Amino acid sequence: MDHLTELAEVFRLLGDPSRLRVLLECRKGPIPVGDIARATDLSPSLVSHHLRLLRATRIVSSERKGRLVLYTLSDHHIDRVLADMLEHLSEPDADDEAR
Amino acid sequence: MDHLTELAEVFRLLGDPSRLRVLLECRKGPIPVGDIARATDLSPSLVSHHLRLLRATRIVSSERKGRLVLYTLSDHHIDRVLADMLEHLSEPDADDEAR
DNA sequence: TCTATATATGAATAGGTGTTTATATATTTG
DNA sequence: CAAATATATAAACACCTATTCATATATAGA
Repeated sequence: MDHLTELAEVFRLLGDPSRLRVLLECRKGPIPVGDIARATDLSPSLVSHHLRLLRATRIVSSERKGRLVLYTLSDHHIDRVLADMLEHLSEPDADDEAR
Repeated sequence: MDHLTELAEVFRLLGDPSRLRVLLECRKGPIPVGDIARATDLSPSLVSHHLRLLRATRIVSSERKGRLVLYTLSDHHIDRVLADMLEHLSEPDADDEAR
């Protein structure tokens, strides 16, 4: 898998609304699956599915604490990326020509 | 469309290898569709399809110059995002536990 | 051990999407 | 105008993926 494909893969994972919401919850610090499910109003099963994908790419990491498994955003670059993109969205329009 | 859905939409567009390659070519400055097709080894038709999606989200912008239509990366945030992600990929591994 | 709680996993499916092929439109040149 | 080049668009299809549902595994407490 070359770098470009890998890069696309990471973006693809961020490209689903539900999964992105899960990820944004992980930003808030080590948080159990159930809390994410409640906060995002997604089923624990679905949250778990998404977390598995996110962990496989090391976007999040996990640690068990008793019955709970706590998830955290494990990459500070992702944090910067999310901030940049949110800033991107708040910018004014600039219509393009040449249609 | 709320902000989160919009954010996911942008990431989704970056999440395809071909489309990402098209986008990376657009980084190099105003570049015609044909040049992108040649550089990426994708059909002009496919490149055009991808560019349409990228332009719809204002990730790229276009200007006609004679027979050519030149495309450019229209958002400097995307530039930073791409740089961050590339840096992300070059980092060493850090295995996770709690499987 | 039995129960309850938390998380993970597998299968099935409905809807989405990248790609190709064919065709259309725009612009320049002869 | 006609021909050539560049780009765009529409339809069709094969593949993928998010979601649900059912079930399994893990941990804690009684």
